[in-house]
Amino acid sequence: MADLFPAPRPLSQAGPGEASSSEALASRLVEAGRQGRPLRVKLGIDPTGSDIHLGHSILFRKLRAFQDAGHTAVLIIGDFTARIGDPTGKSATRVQLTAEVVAANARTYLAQLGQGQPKELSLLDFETPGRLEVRRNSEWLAGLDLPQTIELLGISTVGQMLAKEDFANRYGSGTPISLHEFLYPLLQGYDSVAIAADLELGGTDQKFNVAMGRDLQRHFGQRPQFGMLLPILPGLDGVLKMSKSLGNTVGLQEDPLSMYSKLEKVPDGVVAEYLTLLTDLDLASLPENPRERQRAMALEITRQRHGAGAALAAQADAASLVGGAQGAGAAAAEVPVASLADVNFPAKAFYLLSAVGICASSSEARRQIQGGGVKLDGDKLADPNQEFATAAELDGKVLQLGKKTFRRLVAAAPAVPGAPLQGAQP
RNA sequence: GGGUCGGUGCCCGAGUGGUUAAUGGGGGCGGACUGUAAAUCCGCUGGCUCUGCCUACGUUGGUUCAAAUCCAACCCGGCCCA
Repeated sequence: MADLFPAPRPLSQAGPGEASSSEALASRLVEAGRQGRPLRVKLGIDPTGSDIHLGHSILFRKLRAFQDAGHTAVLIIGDFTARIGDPTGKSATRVQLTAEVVAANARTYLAQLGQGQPKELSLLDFETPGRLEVRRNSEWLAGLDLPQTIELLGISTVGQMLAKEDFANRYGSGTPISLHEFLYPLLQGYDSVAIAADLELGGTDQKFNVAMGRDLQRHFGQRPQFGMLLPILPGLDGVLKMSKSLGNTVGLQEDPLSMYSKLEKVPDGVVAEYLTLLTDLDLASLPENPRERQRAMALEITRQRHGAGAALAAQADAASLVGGAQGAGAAAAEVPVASLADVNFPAKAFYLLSAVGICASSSEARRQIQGGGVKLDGDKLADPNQEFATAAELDGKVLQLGKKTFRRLVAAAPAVPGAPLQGAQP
């Protein structure tokens, strides 16, 4: 049982309501075992974006551990709450999403978690009967009427809401807070009531929300859930938390090369955290050299998602990409093709770059050429006004921007129009 | 509803009548360098087949030879009062 909780952060002094402690959790586990009743472990996720990233996977790994121990994971797709937006960690009101967008996101989430795959390969166990319930909170939230909503609102106070750090900061700094944002903690707390949760998993930033769930359960005559708050994964920058909106994420569904090369360059300071939170590797058994540690970490995490073969291939590709940047080597076949069909000749160099889509605008192209960042078949282009008379003289040549961006020019229309580059921006 | 302050480029934030797409920071892109696509240093950062021409400082009008800068109305937000 100890293995289940390598780093539990039990809810303590959680504002309103009593605290839960790890002893109390342990006793409830024992009690559940005696009764032969699995615990209902809640994890809520709002389908606000289309990607699940490594930061989320800490929670899912823990949820999976509960499944493997015989408990019931209750995964709540916050299709209703997503439309409000969790104010946690936000400095501004979220844009409200439409029902269609939320529904589409929800579908991709389940696929990313491994729905339909054997449990050995998936993040959650979708196979074993009784180990997983997937619920959408619109089931019970969409039908709330005004009297019920008012009852919910009566359970908390403005003071309690403003005690929440994010609200306090925004209120203090004069950033607007819409009233509906106060509803978010209450609604997601009501989820705990609706599914009769014994335990809720969340990041440490979810303390307020988890505590709110306890209050609501008590109000509705249920035994309050325990909160297990797990560490927040730092993002690729090594400072801020991993978050889609900060652009410092690694998505679970990213291709092996992209995943490996992002992980390989995280700051040394967070490598140990990644190893601890995302892998089962033993820190002591790893090499001392920080560079090798990074590589081992990147390899292992890539392996978890894509298998050992793909991970090793990604490692090799990453090395060759950095090393021989000429494109003539290993990655030559992967260079995206750009058609010259829509380019009007004669074409000046800066116009060519924008017409082919390698630069966002012709002005940017001009600057890049002047900055010395553009090469044609390995030769640096010096003059943005250099003119090319016909498509034929460019056919088959490779245009390069910086170290990472390549386009093979083709006179005829290509079969695949400009696929995004490896390492391109999200 | 009243009073008051404010809305500037991807983001934050200077600028309060006049050479110039508009200080600075962040982010991004490029260059050099390196154990890494890290760190550091340097350059660039509105658009246009561009030696010039467009479009820009919440919106729409107005004053002026000239406005992001002055005036009016409107929209949006903060604070105080109700």
